[in-house]
Amino acid sequence: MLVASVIVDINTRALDDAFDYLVPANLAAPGGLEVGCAVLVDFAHRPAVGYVVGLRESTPDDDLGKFKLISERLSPPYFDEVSARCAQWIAREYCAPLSDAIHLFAPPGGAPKLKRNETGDKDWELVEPGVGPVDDRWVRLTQVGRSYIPPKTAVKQQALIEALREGEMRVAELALEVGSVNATIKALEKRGIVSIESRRRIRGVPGELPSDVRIPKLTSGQQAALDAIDSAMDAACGRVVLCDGVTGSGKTEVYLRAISRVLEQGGGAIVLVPEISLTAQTVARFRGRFGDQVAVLHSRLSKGERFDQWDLLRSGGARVAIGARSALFAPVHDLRLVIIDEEHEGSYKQDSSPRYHARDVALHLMRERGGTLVLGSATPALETLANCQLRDDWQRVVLPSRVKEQPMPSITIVDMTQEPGGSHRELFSREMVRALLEVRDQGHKAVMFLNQRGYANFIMCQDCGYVPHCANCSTSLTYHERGGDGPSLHCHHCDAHSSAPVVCPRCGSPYLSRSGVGTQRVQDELAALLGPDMPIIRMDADSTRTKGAHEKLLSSFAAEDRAVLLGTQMIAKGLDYPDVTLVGVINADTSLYLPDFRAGERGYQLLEQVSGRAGRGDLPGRVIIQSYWPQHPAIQAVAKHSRNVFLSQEIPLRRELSYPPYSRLINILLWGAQASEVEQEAKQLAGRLLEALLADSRYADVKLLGPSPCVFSKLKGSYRWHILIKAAADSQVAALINSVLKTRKKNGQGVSLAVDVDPMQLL
DNA sequence: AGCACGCCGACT
DNA sequence: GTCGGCGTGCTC
Repeated sequence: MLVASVIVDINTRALDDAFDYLVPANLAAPGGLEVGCAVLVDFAHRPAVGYVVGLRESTPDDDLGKFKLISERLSPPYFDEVSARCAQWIAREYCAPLSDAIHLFAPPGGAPKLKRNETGDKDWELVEPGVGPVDDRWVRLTQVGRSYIPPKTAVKQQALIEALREGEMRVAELALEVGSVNATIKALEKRGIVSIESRRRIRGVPGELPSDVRIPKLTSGQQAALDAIDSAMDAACGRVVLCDGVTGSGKTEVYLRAISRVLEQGGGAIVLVPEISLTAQTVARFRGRFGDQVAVLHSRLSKGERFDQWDLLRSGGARVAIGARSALFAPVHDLRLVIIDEEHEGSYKQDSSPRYHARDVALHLMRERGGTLVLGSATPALETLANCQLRDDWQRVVLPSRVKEQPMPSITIVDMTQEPGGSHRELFSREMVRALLEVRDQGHKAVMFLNQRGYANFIMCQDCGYVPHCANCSTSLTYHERGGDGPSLHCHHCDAHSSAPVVCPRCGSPYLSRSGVGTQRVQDELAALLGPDMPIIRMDADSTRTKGAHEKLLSSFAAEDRAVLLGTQMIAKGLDYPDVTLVGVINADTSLYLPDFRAGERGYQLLEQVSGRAGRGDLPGRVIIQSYWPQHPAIQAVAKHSRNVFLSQEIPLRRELSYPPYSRLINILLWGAQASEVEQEAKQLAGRLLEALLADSRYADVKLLGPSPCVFSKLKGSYRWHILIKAAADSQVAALINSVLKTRKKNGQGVSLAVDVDPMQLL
C-alpha cells in the first residue's frame, strides 16, 4: 500500500508532526498524488485540508488499521520533498506551528481552505482558492479568412477583419477598438473565417521588456567575487560567499553573472532584496539581462499578479525569482543559487509566525539542495562577519571601491557637549550651520538625517553626555516617569531597576534631560536658518503615507537646483542623489542608546549608509555628524572609515555578555488585555520552562531571564511581558520550548503568545 | 484547533 | 434517572 505523510492544516502547536494516510487506488497511479499536493482528509472526527510531505510504500511495522484513506486530491503539487522537509525544519527551529511553516510554500492566496459552515454545527465547507489562472480569448484570421471579403453592409465585420490583418488580438483588445464584438466573432468563427483560442494570461509582466543588455567589463574585485561564487557552486554543498562592498561597487553585476552561469547549467536562482529597494529600476536590471526568465514577487502586486508570477516559476516558465523575503519559498525548479542583497537588513526577519530569518533559512536550503548562498552588503551583519571568520565554508570577498573611483567623503564629528548654550543648546552646531549656509549660497544640495525614533526615552546628561546603563546587560536604562517610588530607571532585559538620579552620577550636573526631537521641529529650524529660497523636503513616515508620495518627494528633490532633504531612516538606503555635497546627521546618539544589544551595530550601519549618500557625483562630499558621545566606537568607526574600529570593541563585548553571535537568544512574548493575566501567565510559563531546563542536563548552560515587562510594556491596548532565553549558539533549546508549549494549558485564553527565535530586537 | 469523552451538579 | 456544564486528551 502507498502511504502518504500529511501535514494537516490546523493551526496549533499541539500538532507538531505529519500524519500517515493511505493513498486510495485511484490516486496511487503515477502522477496521481505527489509530494506537495493539497489533499482533503478526515482528521479527528472532522474534515481537514492537508499537504502531502512524503510518499512511501507501507512496511510491516505500519499499523495500517490505524490509517485512514485520503479523501480527495485538491491541487497540483506546490512544492517538492526538500521544501517539505525545510518547512518542518522551520517549524522546529522557530517554534512555529507546522501549518504556518507549510503555508510558506503554498501559492500566495491560492491554497484551498476549510471554513466552518454558519448553518450547521459540524458542517465544514471547502473554500477553493480565491485566485487562480485566468485565460484570455485570442482571435486570429484563418487561412480562409485572409481571402474573405465581407459584404459592404457588414460594417462590424469589415472593421474587425481590418484590425485582425495586423495579427492576432485578444477579444478584450478588439472590443476596445471596434466596440462590442462577441456576436460578430461567433458568427465568423462558425464560418471558419476566424479562430478563437483560449490562452493563459500571465499577470504582473510589463508589456515591454527592457532590452538593455550592455555587459560591462568586470573590475578585479568583481572578478574575485565571481571566482569565489563559481568555486562555491562547483563544490555544490551549501557554501556561502559574502560580497562585502559599498553601494556602487558593482555587486549587482556579480549577481547577474552568477545567475547567468546557473541558467546555463539549467538551474534556477532566487534573488532577495529588501522590499524598499525592490523598485522598477532593480527589476528592470534583471529583466534586461534575463528577459522573461525572471518572475517578480513583492507586496505591491495584486493577488492575481502574484499568483501568476508564482505559477510561472512552478511551471518552469521562469527560472529566476526576484523578490522580498517570502520569495525565498518560490517554486523555482532546480534551485542552486540564492542571493541575498543588503543581507544585514532587519526586514529579512519575519515578524509574524513563523518568525524565520531568510538568511538562515536560505543557508539551510542551500545545504539541503547542494547550492550556493551569496550575501551582499556594505555593512554585513556581525553574525555574518563572524561566520566568515570561523567557518571554512563561509568566504568573504571584498569589493574594494566604487566603480568610478570617487574619493571618500570627508567626515567631521562634532562633539555637541562642547557647543555653547548649556541645557538650551541649539539643534545645529556652529559647524553644521556654516556648512548649511554654504550649501545654500553655492546652490548645492544637502541631506539632513534625524535618526528619530520616538520611543528613545533615555536620560542623558546635557553637560557630559552620560547615559545610565544596566550593569548586567550593556544596554541603556529606560526612564520611567511614574512608578511606585517616583521616577526610576529600568532594565528590560533582566528587570533590574533603581530610582532615577536627580543629578548626573558622573559629573553632578543637574541638567538631565530626556531626549527626543522630531523631524517637524527640525524642518522649522531649517526654514528659519536658511530662509524662504531654500526648499526643504521632509521625508518620514508621516509625509510618505499616501501612495507614490515617496517617489514624488524624491523627484521634487531631484528637480530643485538647491534644496535640503530632511528625513529618517528611509532616506539612508540605497538611493543615489548625485549633487548632494553635504550630509548632516543631527543626532547620532539616539539609535546607539536604545535598550537593545544590537543598538550599536544598527547605529553603525545606519551612519555608514547615511555617510555614503554624500559626494556621489562630480562634487566632493562632506559629512557632519553631531553627537553627545563622539567616542562611541560606531561613530569613531565611521569617522575613520574603518569598520574594524567598531568591531574591535563590539565583538569582545558580545562575547563577554554572551550575545549573538556567541549565543542564541529566544524571546518569548506574551500579551493580552488584562495586565494581571499576562503577568501571571508569564510567571507560570517561566516557571515551567525553568523546571524543564533544570530537569535536563543538556540544557545546563541555558539561562532564563525574566519574566519581565517588555520595553513597550503596553502596545495597542495590550500589556506585554517577555521571557528571554540565552543558550549556546548551537543549542537545541527550541525543542524543549516546543515541548513545554505543546502542553500549555488553555486557561489564559486572553493571553497570546509568540516565540521569537533569534530576535532582531528585544523591545 | 476542534471534537469526544467523562465526570459532576441540577432539573423534568 | 437524564441533561448539560466544561476540564482533559487525542487526532494517522
